[in-house]
Amino acid sequence: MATNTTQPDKPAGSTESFNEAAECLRILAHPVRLRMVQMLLHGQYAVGQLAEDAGIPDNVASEHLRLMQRCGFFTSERQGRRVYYQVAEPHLQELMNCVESRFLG
Amino acid sequence: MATNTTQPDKPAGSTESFNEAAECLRILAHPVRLRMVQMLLHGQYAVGQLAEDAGIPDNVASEHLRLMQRCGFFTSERQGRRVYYQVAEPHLQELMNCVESRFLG
DNA sequence: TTGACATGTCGCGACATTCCGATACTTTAT
DNA sequence: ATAAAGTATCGGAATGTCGCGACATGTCAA
Repeated sequence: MATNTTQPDKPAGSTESFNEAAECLRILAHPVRLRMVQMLLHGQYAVGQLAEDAGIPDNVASEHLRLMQRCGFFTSERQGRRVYYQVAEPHLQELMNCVESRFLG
Repeated sequence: MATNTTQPDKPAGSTESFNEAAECLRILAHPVRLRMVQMLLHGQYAVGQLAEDAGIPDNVASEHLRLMQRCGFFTSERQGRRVYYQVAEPHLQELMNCVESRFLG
């Protein structure tokens, strides 16, 4: 062989995997959604509570939450008039730790 | 006090911090850029090599790389005709570990 | 200098995201 | 039944992103 110089071994990973990962990160990549994830990793909150915390209208909060529910981040449970969301994707905690260690704390 | 029910302590974090974090994640949230980060965490590569690896034209690869350079992920160094990029943001390794443990391996 | 290689920049069209107002749906209280 | 609170959905406007072709810049070799 007479070609290679410095690069030893290209890391593995299918195109499909990178598409999925990027899609997931795109969902997370919004300040309001990041805050919602952080909140729900610390306790139970309903749509209106998260909306007030983020300073946005209820319907916008609802849209963000349902987006994250569709991609598997959250599940929801109705209690009376309120709908409480909770974290369903276990890796969100680890990811949020990375983000917090870089940008907060 | 007569208001609170279940939520103990809202997690901290300024609006500014969440904006920064989200901006950073948006940069990362692209399959080609994710692959480039992974590659550059494993070795030295130039624009054309990363373009070929990702199966995209050179100028598109250049655009992705410069975007990530502008936000502090990479630095670049010219060697002859080629420009080699390298990881500059130390937290990228940790973040990539999270992503890989969830979507690859 | 001329030409080829490698990278960077610009403008544009196609597409996605975000937010908003209006409206509908669900549950509770009167 | 009616009204109100809480949540969800829809259409549209503004904005942002992506990839491309065309072109400009920088580097080396002949």
